[in-house]
Amino acid sequence: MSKHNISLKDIARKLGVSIPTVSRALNNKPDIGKETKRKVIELAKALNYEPNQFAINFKNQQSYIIGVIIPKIVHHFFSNVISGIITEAEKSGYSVMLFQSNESYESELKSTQTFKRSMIDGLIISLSDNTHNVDHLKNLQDHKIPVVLIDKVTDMMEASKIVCNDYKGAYDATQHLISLGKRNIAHITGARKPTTTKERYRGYKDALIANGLPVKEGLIKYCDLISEDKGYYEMKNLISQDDRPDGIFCATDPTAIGAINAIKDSGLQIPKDIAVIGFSNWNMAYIIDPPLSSVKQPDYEMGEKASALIIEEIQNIRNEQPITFKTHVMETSLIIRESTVGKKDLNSRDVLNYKIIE
Amino acid sequence: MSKHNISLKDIARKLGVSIPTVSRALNNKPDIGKETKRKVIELAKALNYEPNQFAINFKNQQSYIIGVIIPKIVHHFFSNVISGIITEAEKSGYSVMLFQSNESYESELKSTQTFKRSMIDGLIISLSDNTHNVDHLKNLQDHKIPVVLIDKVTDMMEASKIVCNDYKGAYDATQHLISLGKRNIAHITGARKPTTTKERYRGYKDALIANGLPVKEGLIKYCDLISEDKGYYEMKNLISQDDRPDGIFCATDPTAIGAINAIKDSGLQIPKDIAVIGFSNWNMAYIIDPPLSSVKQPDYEMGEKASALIIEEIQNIRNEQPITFKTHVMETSLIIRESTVGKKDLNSRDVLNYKIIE
DNA sequence: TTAGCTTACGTAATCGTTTACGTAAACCAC
DNA sequence: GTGGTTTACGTAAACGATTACGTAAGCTAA
Repeated sequence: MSKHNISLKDIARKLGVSIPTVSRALNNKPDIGKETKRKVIELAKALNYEPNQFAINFKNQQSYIIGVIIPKIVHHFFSNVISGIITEAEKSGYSVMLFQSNESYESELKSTQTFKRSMIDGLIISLSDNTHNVDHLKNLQDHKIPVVLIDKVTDMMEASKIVCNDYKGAYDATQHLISLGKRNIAHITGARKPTTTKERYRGYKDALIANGLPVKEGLIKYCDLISEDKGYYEMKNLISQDDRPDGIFCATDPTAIGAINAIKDSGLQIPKDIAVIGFSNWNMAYIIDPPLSSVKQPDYEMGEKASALIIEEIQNIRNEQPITFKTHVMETSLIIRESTVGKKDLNSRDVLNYKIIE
Repeated sequence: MSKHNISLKDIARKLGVSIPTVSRALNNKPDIGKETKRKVIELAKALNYEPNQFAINFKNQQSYIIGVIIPKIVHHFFSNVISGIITEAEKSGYSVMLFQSNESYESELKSTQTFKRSMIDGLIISLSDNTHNVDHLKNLQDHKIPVVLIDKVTDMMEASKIVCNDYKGAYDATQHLISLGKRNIAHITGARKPTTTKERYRGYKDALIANGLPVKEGLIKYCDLISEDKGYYEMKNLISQDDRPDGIFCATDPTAIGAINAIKDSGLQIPKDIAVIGFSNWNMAYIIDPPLSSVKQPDYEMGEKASALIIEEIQNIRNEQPITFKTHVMETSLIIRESTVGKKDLNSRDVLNYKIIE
């Protein structure tokens, strides 16, 4: 029923002019008569003409689409990153195509295949924990499609990177526990591969060393799978050890929440017996009892920055300008709640409230 | 440095054949000599030929892109819906383009403009709370772009719809409270416009009536903004009333969590004095103390279904087959935790565990 | 042998738009 | 009036692929 979409050809025929004339009139190009222009614009409006973007994108070999691959959408940190990416992209008229790798290298690879169907102008990616090879990303760069790495980055390729200062965030969190008088501080890390985990581990260690405290292997637990269960399990182990910790820094909030439950179930007090601090400030952090201190990452802002950067690179490539890779390190902030300082020391009784340092 | 992408023309020239011959060889078309085909395929592989999707999409006027507009990405329900949509779309080779309206009608409108740049084959949308007009969606349908409504739907247009049985979920939740002996049950609703809120309200009312209980206006509170703060505030109000409720059904988990905190702060016991049940089973539900009973929506499955449905409609339109609009109603399930039945009545001491009814 | 068929190509058109280039008409100046 | 410039168009080509159609060469059967 619906007649075919009208094209420049239709307008040209009805007006008895050529197609380029119509194009010139509608695109504010020179070499067009005043009266002709008026008539074309008028008819275009009357016919409700809309340019065929397939044709335009084809002509320009440009899609105005940014691809985004992240490990998991249902994730407090990443969903905020995506939100920032989309909001910023929209400002420049770009749309965002979303894929999730589910922490699988194969799935990540498959995504790069799928979106070849709908060409993207650039890619923002947070590597899966299992990605051991980035040829698929280098391949994109070879095809002049810029790649920006975010959060989970790699040294296996040259590209712009957006990371947060995991090292300093971890250092601050550990220092916070030390400042509270804790001397035997444990650490639960995340998966071993990601740079983020390694940096947090390094920050933890350096803070201990800077304060003249020993780094004890027995107080460090590895969690490849990030979950409350794993945090609960490892905390139980730590509690039953001879050398019981008096504080713990967890590389993620879910494991910290598991740790809190383990401590409570063991009849110990938080933070008096064991203080707990997490990382990423998930929205569950202030729901748990006691509310969990955590390190807040600038998730949304990291997304914004990544978006702005990829668009800049896309345009540089179009203009045949040389690309220089940049690395942006964004700062974290410490959010202190009752799991480290106790109720009486917080100057607000509102559980929803929190205090931000620096 | 990087030479231009190679095309059929390049292969044709090097082999001294015509372009269509190359096309036929690579696409398993008839009318091609065995030996010629071999040579073409060989050279294509050697040159690392990849078809230009801009050209193909232009020719077919098809993008293999599904647009998705949802109110908010950082949201437990919606991020699961998106996850389902993407996973299912990928199976059919479709990619997903994501927009968020932030519950703003204007933003929703703007998104439909933005993605005109990168043509989508179909749209899955969950309406913003403030959308009072769906002309922008009808416009898409007029351009033969199918639209599937999900969760927050409307009667203002004809289209396929995916909803969950909010009515029955709310009815079951209320019935659950009644079965526990509660007789004075309050309700906190969400924004007034969305069909979901209205259905939950209706389910609550009908359950009361079916059990011969009165529907009291004084026990029903309206929350346009869904937040813990608002839930906390309204619960405080309810507690200070003469006619104090002994149970409450909240249309969302965040308000339920606010309610729990209000009850605890008032020195009352959960569920003995007041039992609490929420809706949507956010991941924070089992973190709160006591763990919150809730109604689980089939979020991921709703996304999967929506994806399958939109792809079906896209293909029907391509094949010029008549489209019939379908409405899928998907069932919720009751998740019972300590905020309604108390610790001793649950047959597991593991706070992470839960029991599913039906 | 010749009509008729099959095989394996090439030619031309098409999708809708943009851009490079050519040119007739109008205008101006010397 | 002739040469040069400007204005306002039209023509042609291009982006990369697909498809309808035409056809020469080779083969088969009467």
